[in-house]
Amino acid sequence: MGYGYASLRCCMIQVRSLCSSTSAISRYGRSGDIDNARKVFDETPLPQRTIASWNAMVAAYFQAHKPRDALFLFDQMPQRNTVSWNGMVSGYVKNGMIAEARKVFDVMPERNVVSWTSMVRGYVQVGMVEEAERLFWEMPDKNVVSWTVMIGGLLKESRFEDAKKLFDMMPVKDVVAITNMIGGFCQVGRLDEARELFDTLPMRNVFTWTTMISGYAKNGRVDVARKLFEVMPEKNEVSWTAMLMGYTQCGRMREAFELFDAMPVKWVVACNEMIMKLGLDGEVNRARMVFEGMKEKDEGTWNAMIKVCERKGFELEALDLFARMQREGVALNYPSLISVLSVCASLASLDHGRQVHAQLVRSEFDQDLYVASILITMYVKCGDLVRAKRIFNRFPFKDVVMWNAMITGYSQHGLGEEALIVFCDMCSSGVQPDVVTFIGVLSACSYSGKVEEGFEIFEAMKCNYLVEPGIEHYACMVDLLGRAGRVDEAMELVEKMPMEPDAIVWGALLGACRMHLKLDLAEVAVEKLAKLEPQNAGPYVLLSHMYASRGRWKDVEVLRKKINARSVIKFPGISWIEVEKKVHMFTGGDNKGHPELPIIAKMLERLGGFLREAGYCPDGSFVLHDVDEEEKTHSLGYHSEKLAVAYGLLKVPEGMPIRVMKNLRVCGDCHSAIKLIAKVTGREIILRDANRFHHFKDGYCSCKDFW
DNA sequence: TCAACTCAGC
Repeated sequence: MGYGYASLRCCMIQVRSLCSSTSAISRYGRSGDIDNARKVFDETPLPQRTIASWNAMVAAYFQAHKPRDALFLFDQMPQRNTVSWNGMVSGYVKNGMIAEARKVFDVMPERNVVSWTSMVRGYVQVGMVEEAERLFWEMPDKNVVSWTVMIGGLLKESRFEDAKKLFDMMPVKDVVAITNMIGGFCQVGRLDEARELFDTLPMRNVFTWTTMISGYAKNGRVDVARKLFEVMPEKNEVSWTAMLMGYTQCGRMREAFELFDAMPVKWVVACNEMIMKLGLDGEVNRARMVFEGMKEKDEGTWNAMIKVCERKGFELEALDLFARMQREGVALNYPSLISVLSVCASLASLDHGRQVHAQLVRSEFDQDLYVASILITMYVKCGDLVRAKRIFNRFPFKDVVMWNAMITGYSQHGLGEEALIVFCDMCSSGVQPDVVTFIGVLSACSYSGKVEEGFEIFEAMKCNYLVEPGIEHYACMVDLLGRAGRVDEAMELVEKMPMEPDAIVWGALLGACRMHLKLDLAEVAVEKLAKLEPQNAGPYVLLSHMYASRGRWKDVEVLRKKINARSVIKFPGISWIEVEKKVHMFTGGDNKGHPELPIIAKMLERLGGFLREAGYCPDGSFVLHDVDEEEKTHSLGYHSEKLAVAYGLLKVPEGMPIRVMKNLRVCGDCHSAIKLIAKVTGREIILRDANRFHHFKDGYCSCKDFW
């Protein structure tokens, strides 16, 4: 009677294998292992291949972001049920394909509450919350999940009051719905109401605790968050990370690091946050240790480390990391590209920059307006205006950022005329100039000596363009007048400007004083600068040069004592040049570090001979009693920019411009020398200093000796 | 065992 033991056992095995086959497909699918999911599916004997197996396999394709394969399989299914149709809707939603999801939703034979909720969720996800609402009110049956999804959508759009209304209307509220609302209260800083909900919950899960903790942390109440964190019954990676971010975001790095140390597993999000915050906090080595210690890195990990290196002056490391990231198979991504382009720009590494540009083209990132603007700036900073303009021209519709990139670029290269033409084009294209535009335009006028045009534009800023001049614009105007030799008028402008002049304004005035040897005003400016930037030796150095050139050695001596007494920071001068994708750095002095120094020295000697023949006489004021930006300097012949130029003459092929970068402003003597070097060698030399570009050719410089 | 919801970062 009934089933014998053997047949019962057989049936159980069958059930188990049936279950395990579908669940195995689902498990593999959830972890993104599409190959194994398919393998199990294919190996499942036909009689055991139920609708559920097919559904699981379709879901696996969607999870792996292969919607076309999912559809192909769906079309092949021998039978479909509501779960199958719902799987298509939610699968498309997961892949951001809202239109396709809606098409399936509209044609499916039968809809249940899951179908409707999936669709509402889809609209919420793509930000079409009003469409979501329409559907939500249309749906015949709502359950607690539907309500929760809709409330989540409203909260996502910061429609707190509407969300609250809906929450109050909800017939049944479970722990998920309430946790959702707790998050909403936290979002708008209503912590007491959030806490009230939290306290009244009879059952809480880890999500609820974490929501509350994160709410306190984000609203500046880290210590309360920590108290909850200590007593919560169970913690997961999100709880740990939320607590950690509470500390990092209010700058309590010591506690953050202690918590990080105590974490049972160093989860990737927490590591990424530590790398970024430690690094930007100046602890690049510790950040690097966290980075190297990670077993699994994601995109964010690489981006964090690359950005830290970029921001903290480890440019070469940033380039190495970027290359390593790609070797390890991580796809190119937006943030890392932005960082690495900034690195290329600040290093003026044209070779690397062009390589990244090529990658951008292959990955079509170069179509992005913002990326293209950064590319333009990169080429500008690398001294390649032709390529910058080529990219600029490719975009028929430009935004203000792109216009600004080109205007600023021309301006920094001393091409005032071109900058103004681009500015006119911008205005006639209908794009409204902004604060940045006018900094570029006014400094273009300044660099090219267009005083009247500069004044006109400055006046038009307020009246015609409705951009209120800021302190940067006043600094440009002081510079404009100063360069043109109208130093007294520049001083008047400083005195009557509507805001307190800052170091940049006084610096502009000081530059003008140096250029036109206005010692009295220079002394005033230096005094102001000493108050505003007591650590900066630059103004003193400049003033001492001025005294020296007038032969006022006593004043030079007094200044030297002042500097020594104040322990001001003197930045060492560094110049560099890129040869065959390698950046060669030179400091002033004898550069024992560079392996090719002997041939560089020989080249300098030869140049010295040529220059003397051409009538060059070293300008003593730049070296005698030099207080000096380049302390290690033995003689003018060994200033860092000359070393780099000499190296360029040796290594850069004939016919190619020699591009040299310097971290400080170019020394006056070097400037005269390089003009002659360009003449006697027939080479084009492009020097980027801290402020601008100098294009040397045939004995002239594009800055017309004003810089 | 297949379909919808709440917590951390970029």
